[in-house]
Amino acid sequence: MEDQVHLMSAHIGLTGLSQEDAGDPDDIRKHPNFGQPQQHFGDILQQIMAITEERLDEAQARKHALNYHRMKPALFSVLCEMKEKTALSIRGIQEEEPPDPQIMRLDNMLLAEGVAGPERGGASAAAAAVAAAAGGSPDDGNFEDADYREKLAQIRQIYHTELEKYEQACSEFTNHVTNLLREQSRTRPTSPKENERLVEIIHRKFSAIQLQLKQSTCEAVMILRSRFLDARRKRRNFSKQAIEILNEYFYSHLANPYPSEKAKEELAKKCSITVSQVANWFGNKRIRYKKNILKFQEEANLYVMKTAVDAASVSSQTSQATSPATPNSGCWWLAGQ
DNA sequence: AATTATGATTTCCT
DNA sequence: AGGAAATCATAATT
Repeated sequence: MEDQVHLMSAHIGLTGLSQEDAGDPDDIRKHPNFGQPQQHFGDILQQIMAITEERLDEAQARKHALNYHRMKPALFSVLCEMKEKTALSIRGIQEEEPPDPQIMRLDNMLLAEGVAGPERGGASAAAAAVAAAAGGSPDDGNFEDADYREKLAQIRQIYHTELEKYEQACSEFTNHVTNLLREQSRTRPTSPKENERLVEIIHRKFSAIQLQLKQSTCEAVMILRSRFLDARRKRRNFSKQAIEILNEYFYSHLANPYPSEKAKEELAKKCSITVSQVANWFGNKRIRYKKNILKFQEEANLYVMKTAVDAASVSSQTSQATSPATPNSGCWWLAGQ
């Protein structure tokens, strides 16, 4: 019995410490309660702060754990299977749509105008523009044409830089999405079809943006065209001087008023007009001269006189081709009458 | 306003 | 291709 009491007391004694602590009515005063909550909140705050940093690691750890779970491969394959099935139904919905006819139209137009596609005489146009800007050389008389080409080149440049920008952004974005998808493919099944679809969606979005660029470019070209081409269409008479030169050549070569390409170039240069204008002039002149020679007799005599005087002043012999007053044997103006 | 002159364009031919 | 012829569109003239 005694032993038992001892044992018990001993046992009690073991727990006595806690009993004493809790039992002491002064305990509350000995450990002031005011300090306790402060420390507590501090801990909580710290924990909260820590969460923001720990979560990622935790998540990574959880992900890692999942990835290496022994059931993972099996479950993953099941997932893949399910995905295949749903993808099949999705695949059925999307079909190959023909390229937007509107875009096609715009593309064709831009191509036709030389805005898109390879540099169509772009270098020469730029050179002409530069030459015109440099000193307005009387070389090429058609300033309007040069101006037009310069403006067109400008539009073309803007168009190309913008297009390039868009393309770059598009490929960048596509790359990004592809990378993202690849990243995701580690935790969820992704099919190449899915990637394809996403890329296609991206391209569609970007081409919608490009459509606007193309539209505005087309508009600009149209405006330029209506401004310049129509202005060019308005006929301007050649200068008196030019007419002099042309007539001189015509009547001094009345026997064969067909200037060679070289001669045309020279005349164009002298008259400050284009070669094709020279060709036009000669075409018109020939047909109109032969339509009624009588009407042009006066003019013919005038220029024959003029060249004769010139020839006389230059050299003594005047018995050259500068004698068209006497109809030649060729008689080009009797050709198709 | 009507007519003519003239540069450009179109069509056809070779 | 390059020219003839017809035609168009506008400048110049009357």
